[in-house]
Order: sequence, then structure tokens, then C-alpha cells
Amino acid sequence: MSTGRDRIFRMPPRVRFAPSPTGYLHVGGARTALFNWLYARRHGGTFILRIEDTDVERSSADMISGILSSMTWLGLTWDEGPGVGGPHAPYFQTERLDKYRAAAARLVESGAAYYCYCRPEDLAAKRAAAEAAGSAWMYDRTCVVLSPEEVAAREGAREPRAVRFFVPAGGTTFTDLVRGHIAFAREHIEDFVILRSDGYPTYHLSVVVDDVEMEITQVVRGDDHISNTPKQVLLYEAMGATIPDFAHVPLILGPDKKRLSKRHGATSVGEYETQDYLPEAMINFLALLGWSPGGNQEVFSREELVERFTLDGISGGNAVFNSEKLDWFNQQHIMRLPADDILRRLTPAITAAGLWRDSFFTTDADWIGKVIELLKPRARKLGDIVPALAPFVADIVVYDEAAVTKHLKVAGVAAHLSAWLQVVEGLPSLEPAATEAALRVLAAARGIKPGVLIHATRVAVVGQSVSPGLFEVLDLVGRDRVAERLRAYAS
RNA sequence: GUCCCCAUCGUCCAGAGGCCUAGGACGUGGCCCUUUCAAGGCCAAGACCCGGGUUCGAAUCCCGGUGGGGACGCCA
Repeated sequence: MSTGRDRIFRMPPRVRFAPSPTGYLHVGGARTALFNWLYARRHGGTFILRIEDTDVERSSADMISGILSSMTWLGLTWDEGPGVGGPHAPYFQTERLDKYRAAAARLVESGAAYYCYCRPEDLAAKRAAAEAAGSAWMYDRTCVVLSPEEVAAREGAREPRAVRFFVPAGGTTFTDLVRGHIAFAREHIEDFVILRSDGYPTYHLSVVVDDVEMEITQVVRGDDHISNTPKQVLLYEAMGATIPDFAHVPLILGPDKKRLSKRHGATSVGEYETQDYLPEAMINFLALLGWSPGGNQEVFSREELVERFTLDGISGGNAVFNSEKLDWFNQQHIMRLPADDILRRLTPAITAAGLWRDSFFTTDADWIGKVIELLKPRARKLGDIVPALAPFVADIVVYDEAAVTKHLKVAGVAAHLSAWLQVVEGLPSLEPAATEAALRVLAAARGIKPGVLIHATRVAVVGQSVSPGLFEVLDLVGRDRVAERLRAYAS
């Protein structure tokens, strides 16, 4: 049998992300998708998206479009799958049912599987009884001993039946790229159903049939699939197919170390999109949850992650989702975004706020770029920049009452501002260093601390007691606007 | 209950027998910068789950225990 290692060097990998559209794209799923995507991109391979919608009861079209949209938002583009097609189309399992049925029939034919006429209610009762007795239930093989005549009779009577895989005696081992060898004794594996009585395949069958047909070379998926793997290995063997490599990645937990769920807060990628996180921050954060490139660098661009990604950098233990660190990554990525990029991303929001000017991309590009640079390190979310733009680009100043009371409605301040206004009007421009020097000279002349003028000016000009460095702000707001706003509070 | 996986600061990771007096990041506390708020810089507190082995030497290897997680569906 050829090992995965050989395969890596022989041909580009083909990996897939195969979500079930029974819910939104969960951050855990997103990370699994990311690892697959990084692996494919790193090795010049193919990243396939396949929708496992065989649970027709719980799957929905809305969930499918939600998942696709979250994948797109994260930038996890797929080479084969919904919308783009590919050599193994279709990529929706419900459109591939004939393949699973044919595979099940072949397995029955070869004796690797058999028809099971047990009724679900009876099985449930047996399971409940075993559970009550405190022991684990495994299918008791009632139907494996049926004679060919009886099977023929029941088939003729069109009795509902499922197809079960016959688990042979022995042991099953497989190599996991993250954990090494894993062994299961087959007495712990029951004869599992591969085709339901309604003709739909179960996960085990469809996943193996598709992974074989789509020539998947590495199966990178969640840890929760590790106990499914021996069953699937058995299926590969029975089908005479090449077994892919497996890499099971640890789960993402909530702060209480329980599997991450809604009660821990936002768990779907869509919620983070709504909350205005940068997709590159999400990618960076998720990549480092359970994987390490080695070294001390923490902030990575998508390209840098692709360059460094290796499966053996994945750690074995589960990871707790730490949203404070996500916030930090978000801020780090905001600070690394060029101003023109920020402007482009924020165009709709700025427009909606009534602050847009077409000159931002032309004659005012330089100026607005400086404004954004000033606002950048203070934004925790990209959208924080939008309201902060108002005092610069418009005459909209929202005055914070507490700030006004504290810094402007103070005895003597109006007179000081009046003097300062005269100075400002006499200045050729508000170049920061010169403006600051002028303010300090004035403060000294009037026998007050520079801070009195600085704080009063800040509140008068931006309406808040916090802002970027005052003199940079004044320069970018412009002398006329600054003078106008000072005048409102001068005596 | 049975099987499987995992185990380093509160959290995410580094560490693949001596480089460990265990390193980085988030968070926390302090200081610096300073006109505010951020950003940035510096400092501090903070961990190898326990017990046995193996070895001259173990965070690193082995065994056991404990703890956590996962799986035991005609869900995926």
C-alpha cells in the first residue's frame, strides 16, 4: 500500500471541506476549512468544497448559501464545488445518490455488506434496554444469519431494509498525520448502516465513495471523526480503494472547556462578519488556534500563512476560543491596512453616514489618507473610523456634554480661546509643530498651562475629550474650520 | 458504561533527552512616552497534572493513575 508520504511528493494534494448544511458555518468548521485550504494552497493542490446534504430532514438551501457566503467572506476560495463545478461534479451529495446506491449494491454483491430488515423501533428498544443495563449496545447481527431464501422472500415482499456493512474480525489501524498510529479492535465496531431504508446513504458510505471518486489525498477534519475513521478504512478496503491520509485536528472549546456552542457567544462566522471583524484577522486567529508555525511571530497575512503551513504544526490538544485575542488580531490587522484599502472597504458605510466625497479618491486622496492613518490605531473595529471622520470631513461635530462642561464651560476659558483664535487666524497654516509652538507661547504669556488650551481646543474642534494628537488633528481639519469652531466658544 | 484522543503560565502556542534559571503572544498589574485616548517601549506576577520507571541527565521517552475531550444513530 502506498503511504501518504510518498503521495505528497508525487502529486499535488487534493483536499476537501465537506460541511453539512444543517447549520451555519461554525468557527470550528471554518478552521477545518482553513487548514484544508492552506494545505492545498501551500502545495499547489486543489481545494474542493462538497456539500454533504444527505440528511434531507435537517439540511436547507438557506444554510447552503450561508456557508458559501461565509467561506467567500473568509477568502477560502474553492477550486471545485458549488458554483464553479469541476471534473467530479456534482458536488452536492443529494445529486450523487446513484453512486452511493451502486456502491452499496456492489458491497452486498461481494459479501462485504448485507440487508438488514430490523425495524428502527426494535433497534431503539434494544439499545434502550442495553443502556438501562449499563452496557453499550452494538448491533446484534440479527440479519446477518438470514438464509438466501429468506432474503429473497423479503426482498420480493419489498420489505423496508437498510444495508449494513459486515465488520470482519481483526483489528484496524490507520496513520493519522497529527497523532501517529491509531488502532481499534473490531469487536468495538458494530455492523454500521451504510444505506438507509429510504435509499439515502449514511455519512460513512457517502464520504468514502466521494473521497475515492474525487481522488482526495488527505482528509483533514475534526477530531470528532476519529472514531469514525476505522469504519471508513474498512469501507475503503472492501471497495479496494486507496486509503487517503488522515489528519484529525483538535476541537475548539468554550472558556469552560466544553465544546464551543451558542451559549458561549458568537459561534458562527456570519456573526463575526456582522460584528465588523476583518476576515484576515479571523483567518489569522483561527490559524493559530491549534496550529503553530514555530517562532514568535503572531500576526500573519494570508500569504504568509500559506507559505508556512504544515500539517505537523497542528497540536494535539483542544483549544479554547479566546475572543479577546481575536480582538487584538483585529486591531493588528486594521493597523496594517493601507489607508486607501480602508477607504475602499468603508466606502458604503461612509456613504451611508452621509460623509462621502468623491474627491477622496482623487484630489483629497492624500488628505483623507492622513486622516485615516491618524484614526487607525484607535479603531478596534474598522467601522469605528466612520463616525470619527465626521469632524474632519464635515461640519458635523457631536459634542459630548460632559467634555464640554469639563473643558469649555470653565471660568476664563472663553477669553483664552478668544486669544487663541486670533493666533490661529494669524497663522499661515496649521502645520503641527508650528501650531504647537504658538499655543505654548500663548499659554505662557497668559500664565496658564498649555493643557487648558489643548483640552478646550480639542473639545471645541472634535466635540470629544479624546482624539488623536491635537495638532495633527487641527492641521487636517483645516484652519478655517478650526477657527469657526473655536469662535463658537470664544468670548 | 465501552472505545479512542489529549495533557507546558488564566488562555493560545514554542519546546522533538542536556541549549530550560522553561521562551513568545493575549489578558492582568506597574512604569515610560504624552495634550487626551489609542498605538508603542520597558518591567512584573504567572505553567511543565500526579506517581513510577528508562537514562549520567527528562517538560521532552515508557508504564500506571488522574483529569479533560470525543465517539458509541437508518446525524454528519
